[in-house]
Amino acid sequence: MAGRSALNRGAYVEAALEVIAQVGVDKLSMRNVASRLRVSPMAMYKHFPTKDDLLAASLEEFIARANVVPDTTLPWEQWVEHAAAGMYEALCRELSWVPLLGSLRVGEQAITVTEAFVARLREAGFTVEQALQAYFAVIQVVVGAVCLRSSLDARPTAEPGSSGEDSRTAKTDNRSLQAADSIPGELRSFLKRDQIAIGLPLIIDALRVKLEEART
Amino acid sequence: MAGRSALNRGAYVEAALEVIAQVGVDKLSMRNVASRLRVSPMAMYKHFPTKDDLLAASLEEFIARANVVPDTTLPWEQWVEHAAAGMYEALCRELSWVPLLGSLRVGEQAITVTEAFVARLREAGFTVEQALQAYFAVIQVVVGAVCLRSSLDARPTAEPGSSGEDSRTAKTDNRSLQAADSIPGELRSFLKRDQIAIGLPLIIDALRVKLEEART
DNA sequence: ACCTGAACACCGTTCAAGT
DNA sequence: ACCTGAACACCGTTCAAGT
Repeated sequence: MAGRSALNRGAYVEAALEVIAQVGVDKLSMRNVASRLRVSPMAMYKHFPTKDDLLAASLEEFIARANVVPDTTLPWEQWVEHAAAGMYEALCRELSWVPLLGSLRVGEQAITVTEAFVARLREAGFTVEQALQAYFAVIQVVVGAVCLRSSLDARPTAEPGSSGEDSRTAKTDNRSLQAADSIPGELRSFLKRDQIAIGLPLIIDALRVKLEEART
Repeated sequence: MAGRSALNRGAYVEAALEVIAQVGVDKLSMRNVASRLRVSPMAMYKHFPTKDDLLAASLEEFIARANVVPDTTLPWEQWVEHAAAGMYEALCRELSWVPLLGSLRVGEQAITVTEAFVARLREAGFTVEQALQAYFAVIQVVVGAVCLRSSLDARPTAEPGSSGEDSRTAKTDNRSLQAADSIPGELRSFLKRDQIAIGLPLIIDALRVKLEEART
């Protein structure tokens, strides 16, 4: 009874993140977020003029909570590996964010991460140019790794919660890699490797060479 | 009047690719593909039990038509750059494929590309292991590049064609990078660079070093 | 075999109205 | 200021039926 009404942005974002954790970003709807708060779907449109606005705010919070910036004083290679692993794991936990990464607004939290990354690499001796290239190369490899990884495991499929089963998805659950047995064995075992261990080491190797070249 | 009926899979895939070219993968619907062929939406379910099946078949055809494997006898670095550029450009033309790359079945065409890639690198002196790592690293960087690029330009938004304006998307057209002016200038100009030119050179550098190490 | 119509259970969003 | 109900124009998919 104490001040339950007058919901603010934070409450909606919180509810959105809960919905996402349970059913994935792609099945989040204005209606199911609202019903979790026992509120009319229309109530949200005062705070978020569009579903994309709600998603952008939720992504900001998701990035903030993922907490991918290592605060230790590791050597730069390990610092980068650590940060990349953090991003990779966070995105793997919520695969459904990936498609939206490019299409939502670049927010405060994303910029904070960028700046931390660049600062650490500058400290290690890279130029601003090089540090930015390194940062985006790492992001590319992380996003790519998550995209490819997603072909290997189905969605979590937590229990539907309240309303009836979603008849729309029932049929598509055991999709993906149906054609797997026609893939050459070596390719298959490669697909099963931790995807982040494929591209990232190459990026770091190249950066190390660049740094050594600059030192001589 | 000459054999227009008895539509086969190919006709549906063709129509799907036309719809995708006009409005993007994400707005493809069973209904709009069917109506393009002046057929009931239900007619498709005999050939494609699920929308995902239609999309998988269309992606196969898209990959085949993209024709990313260079048949010239370029040095391996340029061969890889050429192939990566082909993938990047094809995906940029149809950004909306990206989210589905991981979630649809791995098909015949995708495997053909993989094999061509591995064969070319083997020829250049890499081991199978290295060639596969190189291939997936390149794919990761390409997919990542496309994902990040998508934050910079809006969808093509071809004219709506037949039925009324889609009121659902009207509001979200000028999304993306709203917060751009709060991003440090250097970061902004970096985002405007050709994304494929960020990660790929680092990957190729690393591969070159690997090859030279093996030669000595 | 291939296609149809009607129906079900969903969407995002608008609009006029309530407190 | 914040919330509501009803409505609009869409979805994917099922089912019973037609030829």
